[in-house]
Amino acid sequence: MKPNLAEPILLMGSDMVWIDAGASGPAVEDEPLTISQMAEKFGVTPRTLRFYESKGLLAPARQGRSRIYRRDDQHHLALILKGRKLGFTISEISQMIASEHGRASPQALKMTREKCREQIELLERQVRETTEALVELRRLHTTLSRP
Amino acid sequence: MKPNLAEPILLMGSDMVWIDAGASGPAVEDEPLTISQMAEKFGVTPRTLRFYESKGLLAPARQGRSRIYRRDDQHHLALILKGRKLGFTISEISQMIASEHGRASPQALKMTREKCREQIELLERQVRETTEALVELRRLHTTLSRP
DNA sequence: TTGCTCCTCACGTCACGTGAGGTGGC
DNA sequence: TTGCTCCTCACGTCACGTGAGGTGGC
Repeated sequence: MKPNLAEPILLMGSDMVWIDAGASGPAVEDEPLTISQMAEKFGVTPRTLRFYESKGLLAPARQGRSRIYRRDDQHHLALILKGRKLGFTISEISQMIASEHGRASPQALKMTREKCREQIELLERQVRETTEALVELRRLHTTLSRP
Repeated sequence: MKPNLAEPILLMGSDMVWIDAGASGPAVEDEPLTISQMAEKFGVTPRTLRFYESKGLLAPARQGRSRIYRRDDQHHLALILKGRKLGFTISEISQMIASEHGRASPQALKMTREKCREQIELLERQVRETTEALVELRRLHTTLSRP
């Protein structure tokens, strides 16, 4: 069920990048899940699921007042968590999902290649700065290591 | 005016690490500075200086109602910003400065070697995760690069 | 009736950003 | 009087954490 990359590239002029959830997350099941089951399965808290819903990123059905998460919701959450791992904000993920409105249920995060490049530069800067900090901390730790 | 490392090591059993501000920041001057001068000099906003003061990290004198930042305040801010660059939180920096209470004005951030090691592990994890994200983003960007 | 899971407010956290409205000295 | 810089609230942002108080079904 991976997105068909060939066709959209032709349609969109190859200026878009699709990110699917890959096999990084847990296997999606047909069994509908309660909020606590869903949370445990994906390694988040129930609060996180309610928060994503309040931001319009999830829209699980209800059984009475309780939320129930089906296949599509699970795919959807996998996509959101993928976006978070790649360092995008909630509102960026929201836009990347929204630009997939051509489909019934989004199967990928869609972004411009320009946006992708910007994100790469952002993360590269983070790695540089954190690595510099590490160099200094390691130096402090080891040079003062022997009494 | 670097801290004397030899004596404290003997006193404290060598289980402490000192971090001085080094030469990373701007040169400290004798001229007292206004808040906007101080902010510009260190590349932060006036709001940041007021925030640090509200957290007890800075305590500039007043000229009327206006804050004035002297030598010690400048050294102090350099230390705080050093701590931030190394990825410590405000409250951690606050503790590291507080444990320097033996001195009139703190000239270094003091921490246990254990704490230093924990910080190294934290930053190492960050670098690992961000690097993984970068690998994926670069792959997406380049494989979809040719129309 | 007791537990369990679910729910909805709603305030707290972190490190500031961002006006709103007011004061002092050239 | 106008500008400029300073000030103090105090709410906003980001991605949730953390109770508080209440409901439904075994």
